[in-house]
Amino acid sequence: MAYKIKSRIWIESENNVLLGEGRVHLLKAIQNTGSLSKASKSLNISYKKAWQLLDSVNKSAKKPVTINSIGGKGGGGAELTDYGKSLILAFDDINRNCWAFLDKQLEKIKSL
Amino acid sequence: MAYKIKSRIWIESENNVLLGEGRVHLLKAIQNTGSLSKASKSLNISYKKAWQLLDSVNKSAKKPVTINSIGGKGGGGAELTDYGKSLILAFDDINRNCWAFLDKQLEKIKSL
DNA sequence: ATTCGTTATATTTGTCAATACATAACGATA
DNA sequence: TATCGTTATGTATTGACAAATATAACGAAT
Repeated sequence: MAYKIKSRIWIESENNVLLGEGRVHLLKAIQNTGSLSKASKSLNISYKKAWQLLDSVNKSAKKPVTINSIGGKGGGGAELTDYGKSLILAFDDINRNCWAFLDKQLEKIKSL
Repeated sequence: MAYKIKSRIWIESENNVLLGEGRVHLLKAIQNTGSLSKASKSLNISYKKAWQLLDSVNKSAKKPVTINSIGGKGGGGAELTDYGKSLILAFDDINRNCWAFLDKQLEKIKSL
């Protein structure tokens, strides 16, 4: 059976993690559901973990990635900013390209 | 301050990790010291952890990566096989290329 | 046979992180 | 003002992983 090359990439800001695969999943789930609590349920993670992740993202980013509102109609909610959407697009693009790149590198260990 | 892209790559065999950065460090230390126990000391990890890592490497690889000897002159020792050396070279090469690749991708988030 | 430094392994202990649980704060609406 | 489903936190418990400790097995050399 052949060896495989796996990878993980992430974006850091001042030595803090800004975006990784898990955080991107969370942001996409927020985009789909309109709230952090619904997003956490859809990802099968605790609300607290989701909140900590999102808090970390917003604290690491140069500009807000989500707008969170407490109380009011529906109890509140969370939605992505345009900046947040562009971050996700950039991450996904780089990640896909990285996979393609490593796929080519696979040649180098095919004979091993 | 600008965002940074970080990455980690590893080689898998049958869903088991074969080589990552830590394992490569260990193999290089074995190459330099001639024994697993000396290698573990030079990396400041316990002998047990080093042994578990090396055991996992040898069990995941298609061919032996090290030759370990017990007892005898000097008490024994461990040394890399030619196969192990070529694995290290391939990993380092791919890893370096991946860094260079991601450095180019950095353009895409420069404006964010 | 004894010694030696190593590889090899089991067992216990400690540490850290994830999880679960609980609760406060909020503000539009009725 | 009472209600509602959120966001926002604190606290306690659990569980997985790391570390420490201990010891067996080995075989060349003396």
